[in-house]
Amino acid sequence: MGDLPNLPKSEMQVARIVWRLGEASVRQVFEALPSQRDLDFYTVQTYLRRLEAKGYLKKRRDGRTNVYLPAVKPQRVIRQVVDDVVDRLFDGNSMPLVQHLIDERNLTKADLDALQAKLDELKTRSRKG
Amino acid sequence: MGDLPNLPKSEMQVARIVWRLGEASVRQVFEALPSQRDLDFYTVQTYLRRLEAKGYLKKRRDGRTNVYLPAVKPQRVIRQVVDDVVDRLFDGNSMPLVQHLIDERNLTKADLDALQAKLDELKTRSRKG
DNA sequence: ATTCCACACGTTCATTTGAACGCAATGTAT
DNA sequence: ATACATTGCGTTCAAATGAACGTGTGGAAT
Repeated sequence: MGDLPNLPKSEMQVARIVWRLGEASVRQVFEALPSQRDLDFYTVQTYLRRLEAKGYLKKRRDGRTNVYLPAVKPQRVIRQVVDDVVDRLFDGNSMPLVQHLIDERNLTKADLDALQAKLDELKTRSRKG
Repeated sequence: MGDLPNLPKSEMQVARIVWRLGEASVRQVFEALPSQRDLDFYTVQTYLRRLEAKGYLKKRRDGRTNVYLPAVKPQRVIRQVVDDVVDRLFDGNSMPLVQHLIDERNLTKADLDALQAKLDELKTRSRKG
């Protein structure tokens, strides 16, 4: 249950690449950076090291290179970040955030349909459960 | 449309109190702090000063004390923070966040109903629009 | 008028974050 | 075997953040 250390913006960006790739060396992460985001190789290295120190990533040795892989499930991190924002913005209530998302982002028709489907599903489940 | 400066966690907590109160002196904010959160009076003072410097709050003089009040609408800040988290977590797609909220937070029946109502409303509107 | 308190303002200070180096060690190509 | 290129690891550095202090001043109570 121990809360994870802070996961700042820049480091998370790097962490997400590892999540996506499953596992990756510094270079692989470096090369997988979105083109807009141009960080020095050294910097990527530093962030990965920090992520390991904080317990977000594990390190494996492959020859002389380190291969980083997730140490915690993305789900957990997402949850934490969302918790945090919900706390900060809405005193811990999720609903206002949902409302905001639906009101202020213009979701596509497809999105709304998906949402409807999910609602139907939940309704069914609660009727049964 | 200029982006607002960073609004860190601790400072936002203080800013929200001002939003809620409409306007407030340092002491009022200090006293309105949730009991869990115990900051020094000085610290509150510092945060308010920074918030003013960043353009989130305005300052008015009332006798010898400063009274702080919002300089930007909370809506704007909320939007910015949510944008940020959506970018960081889901590459800018709101839907996954909505999904997460519905799946992982257990919303109450009432919440779901409210959601359904909103969906219905949107559906109607899009049919007309 | 004097004392005292509260406040503004300027300052400080440690930690974290964002970003990058340098060098020694290790591999790879020749 | 030698040279070259890549890494790991330790370090650095500035800016941002979290938190608090000290002094001077201006009002309020005596």
